[in-house]
Amino acid sequence: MSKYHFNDIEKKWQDYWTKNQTFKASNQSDKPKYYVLDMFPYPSGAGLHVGHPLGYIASDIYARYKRHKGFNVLHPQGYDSFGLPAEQYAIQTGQHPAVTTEANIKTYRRQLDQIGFSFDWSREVRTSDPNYYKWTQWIFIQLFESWYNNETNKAEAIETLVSIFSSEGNSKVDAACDDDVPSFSAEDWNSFSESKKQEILLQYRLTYLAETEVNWCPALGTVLANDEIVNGVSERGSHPVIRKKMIQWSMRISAYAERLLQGLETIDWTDALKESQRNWIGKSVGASVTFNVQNHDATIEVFTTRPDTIFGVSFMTLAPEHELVSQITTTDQKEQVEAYITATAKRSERDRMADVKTISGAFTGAYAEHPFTKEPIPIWIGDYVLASYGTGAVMAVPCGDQRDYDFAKHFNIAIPNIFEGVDISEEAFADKATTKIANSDFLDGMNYKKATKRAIYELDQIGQGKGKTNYRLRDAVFSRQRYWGEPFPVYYKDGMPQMIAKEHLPITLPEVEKYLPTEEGEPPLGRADVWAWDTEKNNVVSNDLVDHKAIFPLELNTMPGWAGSSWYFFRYMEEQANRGEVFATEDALKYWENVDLYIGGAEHATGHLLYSRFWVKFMHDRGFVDVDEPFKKLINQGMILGTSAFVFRLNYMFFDNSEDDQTGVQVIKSLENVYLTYSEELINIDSNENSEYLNNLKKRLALIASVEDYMLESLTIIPTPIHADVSFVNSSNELDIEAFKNWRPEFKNAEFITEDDGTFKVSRDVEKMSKSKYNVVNPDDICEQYGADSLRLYEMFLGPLEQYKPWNTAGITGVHSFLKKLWKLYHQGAEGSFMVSEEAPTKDSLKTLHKTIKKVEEDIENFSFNTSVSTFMIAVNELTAQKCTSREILENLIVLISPYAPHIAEELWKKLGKSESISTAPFPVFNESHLVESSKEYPISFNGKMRFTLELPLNMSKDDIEAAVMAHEKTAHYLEGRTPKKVIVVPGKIVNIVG
RNA sequence: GCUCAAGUGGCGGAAUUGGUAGACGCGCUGGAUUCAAAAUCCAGUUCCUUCGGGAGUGUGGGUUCGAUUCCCACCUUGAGUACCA
Repeated sequence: MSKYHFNDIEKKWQDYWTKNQTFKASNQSDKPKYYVLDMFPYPSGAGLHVGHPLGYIASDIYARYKRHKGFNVLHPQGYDSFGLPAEQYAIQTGQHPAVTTEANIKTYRRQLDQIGFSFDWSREVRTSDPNYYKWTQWIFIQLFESWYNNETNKAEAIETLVSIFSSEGNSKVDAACDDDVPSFSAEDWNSFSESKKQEILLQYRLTYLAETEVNWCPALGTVLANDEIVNGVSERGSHPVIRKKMIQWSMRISAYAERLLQGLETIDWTDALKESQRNWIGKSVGASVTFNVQNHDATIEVFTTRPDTIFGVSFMTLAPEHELVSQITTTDQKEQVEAYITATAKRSERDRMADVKTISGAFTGAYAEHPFTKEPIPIWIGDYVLASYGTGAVMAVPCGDQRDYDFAKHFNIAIPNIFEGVDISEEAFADKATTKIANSDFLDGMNYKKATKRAIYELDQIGQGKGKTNYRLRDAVFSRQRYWGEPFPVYYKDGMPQMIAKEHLPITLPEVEKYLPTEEGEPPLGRADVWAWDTEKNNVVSNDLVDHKAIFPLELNTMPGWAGSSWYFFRYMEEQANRGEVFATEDALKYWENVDLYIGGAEHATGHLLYSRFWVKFMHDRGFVDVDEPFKKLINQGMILGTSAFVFRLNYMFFDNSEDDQTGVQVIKSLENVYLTYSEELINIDSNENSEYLNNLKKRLALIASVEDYMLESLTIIPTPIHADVSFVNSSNELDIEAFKNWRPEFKNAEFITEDDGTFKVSRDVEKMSKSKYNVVNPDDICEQYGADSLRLYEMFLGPLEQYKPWNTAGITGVHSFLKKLWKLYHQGAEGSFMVSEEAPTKDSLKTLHKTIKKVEEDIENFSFNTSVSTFMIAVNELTAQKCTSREILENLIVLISPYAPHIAEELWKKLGKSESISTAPFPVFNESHLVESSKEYPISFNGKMRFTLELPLNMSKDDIEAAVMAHEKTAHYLEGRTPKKVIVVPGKIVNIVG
């Protein structure tokens, strides 16, 4: 074989890897461990496009590199196979999601295999596999059986809480729990009925049932996310949406807010990502202050980050939804307040957010009392205060907060100044670092820090406030009204949830005849006939039996998508054979610890990556795992974008005055079958301007379409871009007109106004790769045409891993011809036969090799895979020019390249006479001495104007170089008696002399 | 608005702590080879130029002998977030 037949080579080695289980990881090894993980894919029906494997290629390079470096590498892959698209497809077609998911996984696997990844498939996981979700259900039960002890700062078994309650009640318990837990003594507890006890415990459990508000769309019979609502109606079908309260499972992630924040310090993630998690957690330190309402029993609790400004309070604002509003509003103000509440309720959340500028509110007529001065403070309501954050009420300090300031100005409320020497006539003064408090009784003259401390102390003294830390992070709703997700291991007895014992898991999804919600608005599982729990036989039985005494209804909701993905990285640690009785054995968990390198998209910054950290911390607390962070290092790969092609359909508009000369009627028409070749003029077309382009266009239009003269006169041309499939377009942006015509029936009789030479140009734009934009490039085609190694190299070569970059298939010829050159380098014998020599390598070749080792090693460690591809190209060009055939060089070189282009590397490795797979070969060791010569040339420049080159021995000290520079003949000549002010010497770089 | 990231040829992008800006690849131009094409190889390719040079890393300043790199202000783009008290 003298030519590079990539298809044969790739097939051969992929088969070899599968047959020999080359990448199967072992849980027993003397080598250090390294765990490289990709975010597992959702197997969608569309299959992979060239953008998907980007991160997998990067992690594969790193995994292969680590193997060369002597690590025992775990590099698994699996599928996040529960999800909405399969369910929606099932609703449309009636096909069971399990069937479509299985088919999609097959496609994914075939596509992934073809790219030559070194995945250990023996450890594959699928979240929709009952043997997997058994453990998702088990973790849910563990969360249910746990509470969060703020004193020990960890989750503990619920039994410990029960024993505290029965011995001393709940007054001393510092737990993360619901706000409205009543206090009780030990006697109270022991006298409570079982169901009362369960009710109370539910308020402490880490997963609990609670009434949550959701966006309910009655017409669709489903709950919608905020993004799915546009202008108060559903995005799909424009049906009305209402706020509805539903009993749903929630996860008490808020208990972990502080630890999730602290944990960020211990992991190697990008600052941007950590920052967005910090924002999401949203910690703010301040105080809660209680205001008494005058002539009323009620008190209003507020949270403030500026207790030091307490004497600047001139009014309070409640959210319109605040529960006290109806109680405290006076009869006089009632009408106005109610009108305001109705008006805000009508506005969708989007509307409310969209116009921040408009200030609105209403006075309730009630007054609160200042905790220190006892002065009356008017209580207002305003929609700038959000019911969902803090307590839904604020103490307004207009001189220190711009929103309060604007509100006060608008409604003519006093703005007392409590800052020393600050002008607040134009705007609020929010800078807490630079001023002192004034007009504030005991706080006068203090800075922010001191005043805050003192204010909290004084508030505590009078029992009207204390220091408090507030988090934005809310508990996560864990119920979904869907079919294709994990069922809960929960049944209901007397309205209280009961967990099904571990031995009886998994509770598998029941069959339903339709995947839609029921007519009564129950989730799809409400359609199942066999969906009740028999507590005696411990199995799932028919619903009809529910009235029997030991048979109870099962939970109808399913778990959200993030349930299964919050712990899957532990599952890979265990080999398939040992997964029966445990989610992973203790030994496996101890050995692999956590993920050393995790690669995936940035869109999971605050979802998956926060929830997994939460579950891992919980599992750590309860002793199920040792580690308390899942991912040590994380890299977000950027997206590969598609280059869409647009043809311009001609729409036009004219005044139809054919019947009545007096009043023209404006008519917009689309000439569906007329398309215009793209040009600058077309985009910037101005139909009022009498341009040559326009006239020409009108003329040509008249030839092919039925455009009357009167139309031409007032014609306004509106070019409308529509997507054309990118496969119809060549690299010069010319459309294959015939292919386009045959694409879809409506284009069959299309007319084209072409360039003069008969070509038809499209315009191009970079967009997300997507089926609907017809800009998808399939990796199968690339592999067939150029090979998987070319695809791998090219994806890396495109640019930095973390960056968004457009795909352009034309550019792949660069890396492809590099591979051909590489092949040739090993085939310099007669007629291109394979050849290596046992001769000692030349100095130049050694230099090339070691330069490459150094660069590639650095690049991989820094994840700059793009530049190492360039380095390989340079190396191969240099070695080819040197006619290098030395075995020593060629053996080392191919090991360097093998993480990037594994197939060709295996083939050449075999030709070099090796029997073992190249993946076990040690990474070449860099030796600096090959880079160094006996002397080196240093360029010298004077003020950047003149440059000389000076040849100097190596390893000279800075002073020696400086002396040599001064002694240099040309330098001396240039300086001619002038004394240099400064000589700047940078060994190996440039020497500057300032004369 | 806030937070973060980024602005370099026709294009994707290099330039490790400030030290010859434009590596490498695509594209383009010319040449070799070929009946021809593909493939391959060689040379050139930031811009302007009166061929001496001159300008140049979003814009305007600053620090420095020297700035793509550091500092200040501004502009643009992308991402996240959204009245967070």
